[in-house]
Amino acid sequence: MERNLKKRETMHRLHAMGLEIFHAKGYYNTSLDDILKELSLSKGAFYHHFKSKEDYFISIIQNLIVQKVYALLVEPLNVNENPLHAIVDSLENALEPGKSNEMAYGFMLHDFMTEFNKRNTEISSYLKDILKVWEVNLVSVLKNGKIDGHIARHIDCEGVATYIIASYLGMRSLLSENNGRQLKYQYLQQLKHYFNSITERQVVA
Amino acid sequence: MERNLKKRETMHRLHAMGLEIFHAKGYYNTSLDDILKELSLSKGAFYHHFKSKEDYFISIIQNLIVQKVYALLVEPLNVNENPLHAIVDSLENALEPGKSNEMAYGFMLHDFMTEFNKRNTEISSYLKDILKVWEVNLVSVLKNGKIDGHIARHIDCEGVATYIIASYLGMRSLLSENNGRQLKYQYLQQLKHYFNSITERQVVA
DNA sequence: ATGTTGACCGACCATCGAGTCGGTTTAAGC
DNA sequence: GCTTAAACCGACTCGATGGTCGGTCAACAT
Repeated sequence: MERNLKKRETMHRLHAMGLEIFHAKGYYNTSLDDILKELSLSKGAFYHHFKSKEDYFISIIQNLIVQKVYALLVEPLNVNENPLHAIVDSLENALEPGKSNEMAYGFMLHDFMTEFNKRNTEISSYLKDILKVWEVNLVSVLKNGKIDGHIARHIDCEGVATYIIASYLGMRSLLSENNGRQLKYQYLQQLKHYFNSITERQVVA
Repeated sequence: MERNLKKRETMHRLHAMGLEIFHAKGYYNTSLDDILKELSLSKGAFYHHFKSKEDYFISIIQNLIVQKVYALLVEPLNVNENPLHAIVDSLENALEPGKSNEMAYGFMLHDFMTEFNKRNTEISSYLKDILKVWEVNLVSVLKNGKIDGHIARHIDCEGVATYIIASYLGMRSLLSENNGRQLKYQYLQQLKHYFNSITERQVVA
């Protein structure tokens, strides 16, 4: 049984280190040797576990990235009764730098999406699927929010979800190259203005 | 004098074709031979005009990308007296597919920024500078809009500019892989909601 | 006309990185 | 103990690609 343990251990190390370095330097800018050197592993070991660099990355997506997106962006959507508050809270948290295992700005889906866009359609589609999950969940809580009277009735929930996603993705682009603190604050501030504009007005009799 | 003409002609062809192919396939995913074959030019010709691939791309940035950003995003900011309307119009136009010389979704600054981020700091900084110019101009017209009574006084213009840029950049990520028509409409719709929330309310006496 | 130089050619070089493969070590089954 | 095969090693192949260099040709100056 120790054999099985060894395998899991090695694959886990490969996954974790791969995600870290790929995210830090970009997939195409990282050679397998870069990662292997860091782990003191050989080419042979690598190709024993994965059939290619691409297969390896897909494995990372399915084992780590999916989890992170769920944990950071999907599950928190249901912790607050008001969906707009839940969304603000989840984004605020997701934009927090240096969360879980020192990965700056926690969530790297967008970086990879842009890197693979037009270069590797298979990986792109995996990443798009993850984004889609987020979108679907956003739309769902927004619609509930409409029913519960938190969001104005004439609002297009799909449009709102799109807009939230767009601004969040773009924000991450800006964050990766600037003073994050202030940008994050500005972003959340404006997001609240926006949310204010789609909130159901209280008819103060 | 014909010699000079020939040179300008060749460099212009290299610039235009380079931008087109780099944008379509990505800088790192495009080899010089890809471009040279398309133009029936030789390696020798290329290195006669440019000292490296990187130098070549910087030249493209300075000659073409800067122009496009100005034309699409900066100059249109002053055509409408109300800055919020001017911004909506400019973004609507910039997101129009297939404008000027068949370049889908006109504006590619963001694609390049993400590609070079963490890989080539020199090129990144050139691209960031261009974005900065846009930002500065946005802030400027927003502040004028505040003076002219189009925007509520308590609004943070820098924050608004950041938010606009973020949502626009993110939008382009989404557009590059989906049904653009509907997304664009949704985006502009929500942008208007947002703008509505930062507009100076008329005190209807 | 003649020498010079700019524009261009294309074979060649050097490097890098993904993937291969025969070999070695060691846990597990009998 | 002995065999088997999983886990791993690392030298090697091989294609891709950025960049070099000696040479050709035609425009321009004198």
